[in-house]
Amino acid sequence: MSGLRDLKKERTRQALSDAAIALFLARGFDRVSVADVAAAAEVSKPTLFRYFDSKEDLVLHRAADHFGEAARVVRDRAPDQTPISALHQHFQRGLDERAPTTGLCDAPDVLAYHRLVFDTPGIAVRLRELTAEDTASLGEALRAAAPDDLMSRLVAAQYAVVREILARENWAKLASGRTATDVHPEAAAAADAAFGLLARGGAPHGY
Amino acid sequence: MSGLRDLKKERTRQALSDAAIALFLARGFDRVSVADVAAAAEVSKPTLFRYFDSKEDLVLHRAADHFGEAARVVRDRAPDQTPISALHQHFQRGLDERAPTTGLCDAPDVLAYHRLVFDTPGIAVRLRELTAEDTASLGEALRAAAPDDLMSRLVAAQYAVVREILARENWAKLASGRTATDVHPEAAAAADAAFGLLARGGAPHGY
DNA sequence: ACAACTCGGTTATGTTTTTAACTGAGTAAC
DNA sequence: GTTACTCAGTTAAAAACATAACCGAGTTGT
Repeated sequence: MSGLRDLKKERTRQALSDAAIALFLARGFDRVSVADVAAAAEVSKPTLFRYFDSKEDLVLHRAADHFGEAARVVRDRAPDQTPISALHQHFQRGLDERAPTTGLCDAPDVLAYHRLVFDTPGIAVRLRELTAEDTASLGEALRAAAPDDLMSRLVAAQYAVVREILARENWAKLASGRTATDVHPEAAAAADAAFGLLARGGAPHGY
Repeated sequence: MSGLRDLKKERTRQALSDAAIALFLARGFDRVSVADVAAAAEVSKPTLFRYFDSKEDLVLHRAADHFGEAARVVRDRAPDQTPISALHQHFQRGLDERAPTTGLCDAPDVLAYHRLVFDTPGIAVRLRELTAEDTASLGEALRAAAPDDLMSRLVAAQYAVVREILARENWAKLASGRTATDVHPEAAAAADAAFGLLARGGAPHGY
């Protein structure tokens, strides 16, 4: 797995992704051509497209490591743990570690990256596509735990929307100027409430 | 001349040469294999031999930039200047700039490189071969100035031996602990004397 | 004396990359 | 409305590369 070939491939991927994000943040997505990115990463244009299928994917590669994470968490959970509990626990650990996927990371470059992704229509669209695939693969992982196709897809979709709303909530609070450590308690409480709803299904009175 | 291709080629050359010299200085020429050098430069062994014909050439590449320099100096001299005067002037400028080829550079890494070259028989032999080629090309340049084959070869050979003795003299003085600025005056005087002998041919009384 | 190993150097093969040219869509100029 | 330009994405051919295998000479250990 680790020869010179794969080592240099990974370096080229990273160089392209890093150069692209840096340029997009500095000058704006539309004011940077793929030729600029290739030049900054010191590769040719065909090589760029051998690593990434589109200009948008250059940006999403940084987040793509986390795609498939939910499915993996479910598959690798302790035998006596429910899938939802494992996902809940994993999200809480993400909050503690200020993982960017939870929306609770106030590092300036992460916030800038966030804005880049969601303020650029093409990228946001592509992100939703990838998120849909991620949700589908979580659905498969869940089907291994309880072989009910429809229910697996339902739970996967609910997890996806829960995670997205929680992250968006946290990100909005950070965008208003508060710090991650300041927001953390209410983020944890919100996660507990959301995952509790997902697990026990009991919506509060009035719903 | 300057595409991505040549840029990366030059980088690989430099990486190989630098890695080799660093390893040879740290562990000794014989205690480092070409595989070690290739690994340190992050290329494969066949690639190493595509850039350098032998293990010894890895070391001499650093000095190889200066090969052909004498011929170039002669070709590019001012029209009213004799070849020997141009070479003399160039050597004096080298002394002023503490150029490694003059032997008057007391930078520790340069001294260590010097020892590596001359204390390793294989490298020293190869250096003499390359120096011989350098002398031959100087001979051709001289022949353009005064089309006498034998005389051109004679003057080229004399220049080569003059340069070598002057450099060896300077290097020996530095090796005994003195600084380059301390040695510089006598080095300049010695160069004047040597090139004067070469130009006017008048050996002092007693020879 | 023999087997196992190391090292400098080489070769065959498939993969990756550069280069230069191209397509097709959009856009600004006139 | 036509010309000229820019950009994302593609293609073909040649250069460079990694990998794994090999050769021959020299060492070491037994």
